[in-house]
Amino acid sequence: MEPQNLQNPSGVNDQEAAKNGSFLCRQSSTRWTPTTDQIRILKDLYYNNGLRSPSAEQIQRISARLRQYGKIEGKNVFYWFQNHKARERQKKRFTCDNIPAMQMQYRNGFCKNDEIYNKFHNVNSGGFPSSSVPSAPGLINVGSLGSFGNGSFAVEKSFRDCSINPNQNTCGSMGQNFSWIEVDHCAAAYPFLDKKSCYINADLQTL
Amino acid sequence: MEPQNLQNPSGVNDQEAAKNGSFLCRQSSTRWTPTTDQIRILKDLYYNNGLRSPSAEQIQRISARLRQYGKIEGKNVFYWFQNHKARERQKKRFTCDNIPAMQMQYRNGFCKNDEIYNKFHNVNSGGFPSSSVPSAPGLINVGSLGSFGNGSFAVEKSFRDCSINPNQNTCGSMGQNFSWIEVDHCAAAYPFLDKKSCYINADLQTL
DNA sequence: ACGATATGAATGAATG
DNA sequence: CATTCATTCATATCGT
Repeated sequence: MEPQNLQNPSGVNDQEAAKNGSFLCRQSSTRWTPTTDQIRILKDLYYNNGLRSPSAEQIQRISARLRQYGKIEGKNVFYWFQNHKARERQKKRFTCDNIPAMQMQYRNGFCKNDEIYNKFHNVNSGGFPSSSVPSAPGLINVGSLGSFGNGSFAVEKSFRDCSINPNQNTCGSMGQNFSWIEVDHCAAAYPFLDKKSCYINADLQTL
Repeated sequence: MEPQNLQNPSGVNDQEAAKNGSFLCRQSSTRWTPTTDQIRILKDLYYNNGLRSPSAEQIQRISARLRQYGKIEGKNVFYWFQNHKARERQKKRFTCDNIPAMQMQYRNGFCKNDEIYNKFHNVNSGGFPSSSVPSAPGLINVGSLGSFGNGSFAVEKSFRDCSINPNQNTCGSMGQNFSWIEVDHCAAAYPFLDKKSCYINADLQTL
């Protein structure tokens, strides 16, 4: 559950209470505090409609629509989608890819931290914070993902992260890095930190 | 092989006691409670190796490594570094806030009540983030507080410029207008969102 | 048992 | 798009 919910179980007008209640003259949290309804809708757009990077126009519409549930601006919607997507990917990066040795196991399938997977299983196996995925009903929404309007949506990215890009992850990123040559300052005590050593101790579990 | 075995070697508090007492095998308390060994290593990485913001890859390795001392996930490592750094910075802020001389060093972060955060306020109605103006050249990286390997606290970032560049709308994906052929709303689940997607059936009850 | 504090977790808002 | 920072929420831990 999101903090917001716990914060205000009644789930109505979260921010108003928070702000007005205490200090009036405090500029305090300029920060947008989404209401539960807003969150619900945003997640629905994200998960059930595959919306990832809404266009400016879409953002306008969304924020306009969400405004009936509480104060909100376009930038809030914009950031929400950006953050949500970024964190979903980050979650994967911490678990699935990046380590060549690990990537192998996911070559032919999607990793179980995939959004789609999570959506229906609501699991978070050793990964990053699973933003509480809205309990999705049993139905698969894949159909709708593909048929979404302008087709510019980034639904296709769902599985991308689990695929491997060897040259990118292995040493591409460190091409001009000195790690290969010099001894990294962290490497001595913590060889597992060093990229190079990953080829040696490839197995994370048995390190 | 069994990573978990050493969970609580020294019988130190940790989470066992808490759990066992009430429910048997309660799936631990949701919240990661680092073992002393894990803490020790994390701190060593932090203080003795100057690691502050481990990359995704490093996080994977670290967590894999620490797993032999107890249950741990990538996100735990991630958050640990985030929090540790943030709180160190925060503490420093409080400590030095009064000392004028010191303030020179940490220019950003003090007096954050300023309006530098309100750069969006005079943007157009929709309120999209206009990409900020790049930084004023900043400043010095005053003597690092520590002699840590990687150069320490890169002293915050450069000034966040408060100036705004209204006509600029280069926020990443928003840079270009996706002026799709304007069809028009056909009231789908989110008519306000899309102009033409009619074939989406959303399971959102409330809209 | 309670209140304070330390710290894990989450997320809005940026930045480059 | 990856990363970082600030702030806030939630809970574990500890002293009284």
